[in-house]
Amino acid sequence: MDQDRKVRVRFAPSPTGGLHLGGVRTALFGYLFARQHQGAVVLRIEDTDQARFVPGAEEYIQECLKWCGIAPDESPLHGGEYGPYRQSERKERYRAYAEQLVADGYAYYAFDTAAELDALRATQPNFKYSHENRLQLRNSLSLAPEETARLLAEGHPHVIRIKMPAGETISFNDMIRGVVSFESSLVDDKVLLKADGMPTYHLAVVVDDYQMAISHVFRGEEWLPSAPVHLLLWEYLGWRQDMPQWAHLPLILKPDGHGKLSKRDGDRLGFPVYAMNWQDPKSGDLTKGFREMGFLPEAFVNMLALLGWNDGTDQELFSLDELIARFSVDRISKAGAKFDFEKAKWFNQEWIRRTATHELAVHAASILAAHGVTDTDEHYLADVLDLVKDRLTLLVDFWDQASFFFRRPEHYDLQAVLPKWNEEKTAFFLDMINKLENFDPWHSAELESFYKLAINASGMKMGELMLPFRIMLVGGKFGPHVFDIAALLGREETVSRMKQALTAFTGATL
RNA sequence: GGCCCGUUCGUCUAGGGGUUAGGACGUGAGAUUUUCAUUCUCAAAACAGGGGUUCGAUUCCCCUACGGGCUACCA
Repeated sequence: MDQDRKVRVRFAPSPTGGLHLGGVRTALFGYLFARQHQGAVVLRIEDTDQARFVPGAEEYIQECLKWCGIAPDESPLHGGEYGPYRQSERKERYRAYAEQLVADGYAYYAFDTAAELDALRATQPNFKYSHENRLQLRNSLSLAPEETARLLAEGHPHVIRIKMPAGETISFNDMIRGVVSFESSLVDDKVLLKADGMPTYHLAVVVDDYQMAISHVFRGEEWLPSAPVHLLLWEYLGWRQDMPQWAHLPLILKPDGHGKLSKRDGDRLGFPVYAMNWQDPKSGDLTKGFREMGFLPEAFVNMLALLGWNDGTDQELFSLDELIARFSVDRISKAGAKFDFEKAKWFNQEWIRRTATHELAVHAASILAAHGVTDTDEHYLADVLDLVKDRLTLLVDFWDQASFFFRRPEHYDLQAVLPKWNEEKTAFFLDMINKLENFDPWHSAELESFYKLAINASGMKMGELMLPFRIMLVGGKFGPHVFDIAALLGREETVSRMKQALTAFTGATL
C-alpha cells in the first residue's frame, strides 16, 4: 500500500432515518483523521436498498454534519471529482464488476428465490449458502452451462454470489484492533448483486471505495464479520494494492442493560439519540434530537469524541480544532462504551460557560422568540445572560432561569411567603416602595446596602425580608442574586412588581 | 449454535511487571451562597476468575466466565 497517498475518508450512511449518535461519531472520527492529514472528507449515500429508502433522510444527514461543524468536502450536494455520491446513481457500474468476478471464477449466478432460501432456513437451523452446499442449490456452479445460459437468456431473476474459498485464512491489520483473522470456510457466499440489479453493501462498498480512492475507512464494529468478504473482493477485483486501511470503531451501548444503543432507548430513558429532531415521514412520529434538546454543537462533538477516545491527559474539554490536532487512532479504545446522558449534559454545561455571551445570545433570542418574546434589547439580553449563564445545563433552560427578566411573574410561590406574612411586613414593603421610587444610584451594591439598612432599622430578621423581595421580582425561590435582578430590571419595573406582588400577597389594592 | 471482537470504580477512562491504581461524570458529607444553582473541600467506589511466565503480575501468555457484534437478495 502506498503510504504517501492522499488521505481520503468517507462517511457512508444509509438514508433510512435520523442520524444516530454512533453514526455521527463515526463521521467525526473520520473527519478528525482526514483534517489532521490534510485529507478529504467524502459523504457517500448508501441507498442501494430501495425498500428502506426514507425521503428527507439524506438532507437530514447533510444538515446534521453541518450543524456539528464536520461537513464533507465532497457529497451529493457539493459534488466532487469522484461523483456521483449516491450509490443508486452509480448502479450501472456495479454489474460489470460482478460479471467480471463470475468470468474470473470468483463468483457465480444463483437462481434460488428468496422464498426457497427462507424455506431452507426454516428447516435447517444453521443454514448457510456456502462451499458445503452450493452444489446442491440452483446456481451456475451446480447447473449445466447451457441451463445457466438459458435461464439468463430468458431473464430469470438471479443474484450473483461470491464464491468463498475453503480452507484459507483471511487476515488484515485493523488500525484499532491489530491483526484480525477469519477462516474462509466459515464465511458464507454473500450476495453481491441483487435480483433488482442493485449491488449489496459488500460489492458497492468495495467498488466505490476503490473508485473514490478512499484511503482509510472508519466504520462500526458491527462490520467486522463481513471484512473477509471485502478483503477477498479487493483481491479478486485486482485492487489489493489500493485497499484502504480499516478502523473498526467500538460500539456505543445502552446505558442500562446491554446491547447497541438504539433510538428506542432514548425514548424509553428520556434522552436524545439522534443529533437533531427527526420526524418520520410515514408515521409522523417525532424523535427528539440533541440540537433541539438544547445542546451546543461544540458540546455534542466534544462528548462524542471522548466516547471511546482520549488524548492520554486529564483534559476533557476540546474544541474541534484541538480535536483535529490531538486525535490519534491508536488512542481509540477497543471496548464498547455505554452512553451516559449525565456526562453528556456536563459537557454542555461546560461549553455554555466557555461560549461567549454574544454567541449564546443568538440561541437565547430564539428561545425567547419561541415563547413570544421578541424585540429584546441586545445589551439587556447580554446582561441577563451574564447573570444566568452559570445556571444553564441545556440552552432551553434559559427560559426557566430567565423568563422573569422579560415577563412579570404571573404566579407567586405564595407558600413561601404567606405563612409568615404579617402587617409589619406589609408596612415595611409599602415604605420600601416609597423609598425606592427616589433611590439613587440604581445599582446592585447600593440597593443591597440600602435594603439591608432598612431591614436593620425595622427590627425584623434578614431572612424574613429577603425571600419575599425575591418572590416579588421573580415569582419563585430561584434565580441570581436578588439585587442584581432589581438593578437589571430597573427602578420602574422593580417598584411596579413590588406593588403588584403586595397586592397578590395581601389582597389589597395599591 | 457457529464465527469475530472485547473485559480497570455505578458510568467514561488513565496507567502498565514493583503505583497510596490517577482523572472526570454521577453519588454522599461538609463549607460558601440569608433563594436555588454555582463554587470549594472531603469521602465511598475498580484491575472478572483460574492457571502459567517472573524474584514480583492489574499489566505478558493460555483457559474459563461474562458482555457485545455478526450470522438477509439491510446497511
